[in-house]
Amino acid sequence: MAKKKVSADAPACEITCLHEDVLKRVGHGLTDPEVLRWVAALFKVMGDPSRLKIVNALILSEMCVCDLAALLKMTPSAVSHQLQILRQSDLVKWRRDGKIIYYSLDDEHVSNIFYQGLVHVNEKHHP
Amino acid sequence: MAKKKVSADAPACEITCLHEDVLKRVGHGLTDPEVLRWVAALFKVMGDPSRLKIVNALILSEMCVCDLAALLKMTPSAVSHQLQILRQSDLVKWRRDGKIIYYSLDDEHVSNIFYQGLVHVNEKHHP
DNA sequence: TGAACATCTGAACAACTGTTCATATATTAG
DNA sequence: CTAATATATGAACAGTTGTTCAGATGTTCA
Repeated sequence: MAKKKVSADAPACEITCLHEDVLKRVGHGLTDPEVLRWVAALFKVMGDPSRLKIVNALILSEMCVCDLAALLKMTPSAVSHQLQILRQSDLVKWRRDGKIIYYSLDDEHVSNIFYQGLVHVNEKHHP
Repeated sequence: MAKKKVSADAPACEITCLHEDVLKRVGHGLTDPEVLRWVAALFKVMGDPSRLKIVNALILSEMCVCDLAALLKMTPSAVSHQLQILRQSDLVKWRRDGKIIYYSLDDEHVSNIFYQGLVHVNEKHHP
């Protein structure tokens, strides 16, 4: 994302093909813009292959940074950076046991969303 | 995403805190990497606020580019660019009626995923 | 045909992203 | 205390992203 603002608060352009009835009806059913930004942020976090690999692994078991790094063939630093993003989005939680920090999924919504995406892809890319 | 390759195909570093048993078990349960990339791509497409607004609108009704542009306060060009991405990902389908092209969601998985995300956010950001 | 409209497309640009590297912090063992 | 290990963090860089602008298609109608 780059520039975001249109010149003003007016409609984006002079459009003539509007279906006024549809706009009226749909306009009231739209999700609150701020909530929608949160949802988009959630999908964005899950939209990176490295992070989704981490989510995939944590669905199966809690794991420490080193385990994830070895399993996913990433550097511990890269894993840690991505875990920070997952942490900030409340997708994962963690517990400390001595030197080792164990990460796990924060709730079952995350795995639900993951599996919904999986189902979609499987049905789209299979005969 | 930028650089992606580690120096070689070897493990990313010499890690000593591995939980071998966990890695063995989890390693076999991981989703196929290529499938996982598709899933990540799906979430990535839904992870942009503008595109998610479009999805949100199309859940409620099929619409033409001009309607979307007016409803979402975007330029028709920007809408068209995003619709192309949604089209390439098979999230939307379209039909032509004269000059006007009507877009709609391609299947119910998309709205399922959208609502799952919505539920997650509502439960996370509410008392 | 030619004007008007709806949509698409390519180039360009600033903002953003994920990784690497070097370094810092935290915890334990000796 | 120090050494060793596990994780976190900041800067830097190349690759990517979404928007805008200008112009190109495609469709209808007089």
